[in-house]
Amino acid sequence: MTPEVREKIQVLFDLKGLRMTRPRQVILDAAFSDQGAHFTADELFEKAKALDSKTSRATLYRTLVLLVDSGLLHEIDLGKGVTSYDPNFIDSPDHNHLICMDCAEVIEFEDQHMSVLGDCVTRRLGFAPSNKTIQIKAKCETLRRTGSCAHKAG
Amino acid sequence: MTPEVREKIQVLFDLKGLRMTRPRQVILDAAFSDQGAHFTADELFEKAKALDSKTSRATLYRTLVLLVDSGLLHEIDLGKGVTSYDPNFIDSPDHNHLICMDCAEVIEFEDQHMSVLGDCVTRRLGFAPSNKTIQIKAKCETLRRTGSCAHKAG
DNA sequence: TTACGTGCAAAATTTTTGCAGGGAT
DNA sequence: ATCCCTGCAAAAATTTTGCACGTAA
Repeated sequence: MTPEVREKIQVLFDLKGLRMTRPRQVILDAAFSDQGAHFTADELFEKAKALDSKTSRATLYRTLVLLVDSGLLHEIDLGKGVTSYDPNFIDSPDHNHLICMDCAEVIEFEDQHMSVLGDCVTRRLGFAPSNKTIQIKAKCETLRRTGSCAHKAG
Repeated sequence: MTPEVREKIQVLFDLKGLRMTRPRQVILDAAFSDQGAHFTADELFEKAKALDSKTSRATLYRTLVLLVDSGLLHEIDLGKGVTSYDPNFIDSPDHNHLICMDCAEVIEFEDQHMSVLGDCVTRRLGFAPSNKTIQIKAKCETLRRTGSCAHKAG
């Protein structure tokens, strides 16, 4: 966990008068550990259990809501009905996602032109570009070459 | 339903040897009726029930999978854990989405510059831009002005 | 001390599936 | 006649919640 993240969390907890408990600490450690960016609720649960086997799903989901609502975590859609979470916005607020339509491989990228143009479009349509995120779904190389990705049967 | 959509469906059914049954017909009519673009599984279920009260969720979900897999319907993420479907890709294959991070208002738009630049980025990162879709999440005007959207309590 | 937070377990949601019967080709 | 499709109902998967107890500030 970077100092930047640590501070954001501190600010949030101070602001809302939240208590820093062990269950929350464990979940935060799991969510913002630097290994592996995106995760699903269940993946985070596994990570957290590795840190403390007593981790409960109820608390995890409640913490997840807390973090998403306050902007420390972003929900991203990897397709296929999976809700994933992205803990990487604090360090890289301007990053976007390229997601394979088939195998859900995710690549994060930053692109100034894309960001600027996205801002223009967003503004033109009456939206505020703050916290704007851009997702592009396309076909990964494997899909393009072989016609299907690893996890797909046919 | 436009003739274009009708033909795409025909081709799909011919290609895969699918049978055009009444339950499927009803679901297709509901999905590709021109009123109201995006829908969730449940909203589609209501629409279909209005056409034929005997519509079953099982068949609806099975048909949904069919249509998504074959590209006639696209999944889009409106945030907040809702999976929505977009039937508008056949008529406007190059349209993108601007989605409010808070109230999930959706605006479809086309923008050549965005599309071209998106293609470049996609290609640069080793993806194939075919069927690429761009989603931008930002804050709608209500959210920006009042600090919260209609459906949000606080 | 005293709200706030936690965990269990039950409930609620949403989606998938086995199976026997029905229908399209 | 064959094999795909359907509907029911049960199961699965995911997320939320009531309640009594625990605990950080």
